[in-house]
Amino acid sequence: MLERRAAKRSQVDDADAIASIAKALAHPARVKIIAFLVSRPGCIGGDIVDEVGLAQSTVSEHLRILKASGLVVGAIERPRICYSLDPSILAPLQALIGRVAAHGGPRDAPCWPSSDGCLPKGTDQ
Amino acid sequence: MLERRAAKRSQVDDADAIASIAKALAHPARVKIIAFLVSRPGCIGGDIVDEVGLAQSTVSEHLRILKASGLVVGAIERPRICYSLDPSILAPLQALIGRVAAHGGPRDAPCWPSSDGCLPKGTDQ
DNA sequence: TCGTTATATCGTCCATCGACGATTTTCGAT
DNA sequence: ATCGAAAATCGTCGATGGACGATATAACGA
Repeated sequence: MLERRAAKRSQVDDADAIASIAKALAHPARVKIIAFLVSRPGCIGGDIVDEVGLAQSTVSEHLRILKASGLVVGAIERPRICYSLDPSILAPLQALIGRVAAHGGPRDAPCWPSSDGCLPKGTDQ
Repeated sequence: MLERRAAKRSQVDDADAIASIAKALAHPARVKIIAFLVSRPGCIGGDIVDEVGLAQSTVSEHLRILKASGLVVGAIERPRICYSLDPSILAPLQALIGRVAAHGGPRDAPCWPSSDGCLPKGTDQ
């Protein structure tokens, strides 16, 4: 019980972290950037601009957001900058998704609010 | 190999879909809701309101967003509504994360730019 | 029927996001 | 020392998001 509470607490505490990670992925341009970086290790910024099809300043802003999230790290290797990924940042989000996936398919039996399955609002009764 | 490329292309084409899924998870309240639904199969809306600590109307709005994303499905079982999860929606996002994770840490990415693009570090510049 | 309870919707306010062009910065190259 | 290319930053604008209270809706029980 205490463990469950603790686990749940950590989950809740992770909510902000998970949300911020998801936020970093919550835009098609950023998803494209990530996919591009996965497919081409050590690619160059200019290529990313071509890939996503937005203005250079806009792409730079998306890269800034991704770097702020920690998912993308910019390795400055003049004359150009090579970006790379830090997958470890994704762990909490991946864990949540894993839990959901393990949770089962589209819920078989929703619940009955009767005494057993669904806990009625308030305390257990 | 052809399959890999096809999968990769579908990933990129799915950028919008992945982004919209991520968007559904891009708010702490919604993450809490998901975590809560995972931990309590067939829970009740009122409990969710207590859990996230926001106004009922705000929680309802977050639930609407989650339902619109397809991740949460509301099974109407009066007198109350029991929500449940559809994990299959997460597949594209999970796949992307898996690809990033398989990509390796940030250590191997930096490279030397050259006229042919980025060459792995260690290559003669 | 009427009242209670749970959920959804509406209207509004303020904050943040996303896009762009213009500008600045920062290097290597000439 | 200056030029040029690549990236970051700035300023602005319209769009969207998130919060809330108030209100509407729906089903059950008395």
